[in-house]
Amino acid sequence: MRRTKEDAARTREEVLAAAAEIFYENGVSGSSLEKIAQRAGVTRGAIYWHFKDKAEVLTALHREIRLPQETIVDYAIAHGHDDPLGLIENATIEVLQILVNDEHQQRVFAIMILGCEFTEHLSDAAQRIVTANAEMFGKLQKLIEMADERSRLAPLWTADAAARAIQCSMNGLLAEWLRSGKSFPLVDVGERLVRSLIHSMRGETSN
Amino acid sequence: MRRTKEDAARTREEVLAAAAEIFYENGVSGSSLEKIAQRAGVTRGAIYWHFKDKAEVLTALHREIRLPQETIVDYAIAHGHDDPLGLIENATIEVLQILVNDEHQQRVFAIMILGCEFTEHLSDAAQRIVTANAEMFGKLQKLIEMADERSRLAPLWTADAAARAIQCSMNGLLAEWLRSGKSFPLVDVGERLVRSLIHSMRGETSN
DNA sequence: ATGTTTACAATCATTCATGTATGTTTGTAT
DNA sequence: ATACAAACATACATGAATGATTGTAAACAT
Repeated sequence: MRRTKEDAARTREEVLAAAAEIFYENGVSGSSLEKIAQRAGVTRGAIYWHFKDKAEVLTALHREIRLPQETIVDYAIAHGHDDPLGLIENATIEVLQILVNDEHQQRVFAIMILGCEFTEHLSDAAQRIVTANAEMFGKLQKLIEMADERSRLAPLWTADAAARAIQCSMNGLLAEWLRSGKSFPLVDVGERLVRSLIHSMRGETSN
Repeated sequence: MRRTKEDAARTREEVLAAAAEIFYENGVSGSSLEKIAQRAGVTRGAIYWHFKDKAEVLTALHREIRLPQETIVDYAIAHGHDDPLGLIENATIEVLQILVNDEHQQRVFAIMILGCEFTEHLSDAAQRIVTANAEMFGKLQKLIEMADERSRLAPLWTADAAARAIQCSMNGLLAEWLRSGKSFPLVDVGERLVRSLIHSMRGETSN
């Protein structure tokens, strides 16, 4: 039996890791705490000691990762604001490259996108995704507005539509990639997609 | 009490309508047949008479609508194959316009994308989406390959990447639109997005 | 050395959805 | 008029997941 602080923290992590697996395999609602406990090698008692209920396990799991969206915006802010559109382009590609190498993020993200129900009265975790999405959109929009002031956006685009388009494309790209079992090269397709979009927004000639 | 054939078909429809509402509000797994029955003004007995179980209600609901993807491909095939890229562009826009005016399709689609868990051992309905997605991709790819043979694709693109990009963008657009509670003009953003992508694939100058 | 708290395990009661079985009413064919 | 089947409603039995309670061994403070 484990008693020390470190041991406790360890079982907590083991529970979370087990939860990620079980959620990924069966979906959130299809996973019982009993199954998670078994996978983690503990009883439900342990889980209930560390977490209030299943929802709290999910949010804890969710809190561990950074949403790609947040990462993109952070990257953009960290690297200054000259050429905002180029910044978005590079940030997006870089984030995709990082994500391809992080299996745990992929799994948690898959749980959120594919294995978790976005209902009307949203769960805590689902709510956070929605909020992060909205914030991401706002910041994207501002970046693009800055670009618009420097060098005019192509007439096809408004800052609003452009931000929306980038957000939708990237989220869709990720969702499809995960749903299809990573059946296509994420970075490759993503890179072409972003380059194409940003290029179009710049109003330059193609390619 | 209802006895005639038409009456029976009617309660069947009422059950499906109620199911759409309940599923939309609570997610599929969060909805009991009891709730659906109450909303429909019947008992669970009626539901079990018409359907085997909850999964069959879901697939029945699903069978009622055409996936936007299927519609796009159908449109493209129906309108011939000269200028395949332009075909894709027009078909996509038209499908979006239709979907904006069909609340029922929207709700069922929202259930599938947001309120239904895509797990490893997929449900019947989820499986159909995956299959339709794969077929859609194959047909899209062929269309684009045809375009590639006529007039070269822009060097940035391959037929594979292009098909993937369009599919991901459109699915992402729809998902975001539904998830955000239709908070932005779907057709407007979608039109810009598709035009931009197709334009880029044609290798023409922007706009 | 001892009391107390931590970190769980084990047990229990309750809820809730499901599936099934059976009852009941009404059309419909003969 | 009667028999049968369709179209449900009602009642029940079951199992699974949950949350709560209680038990307990080890760590830690005193």
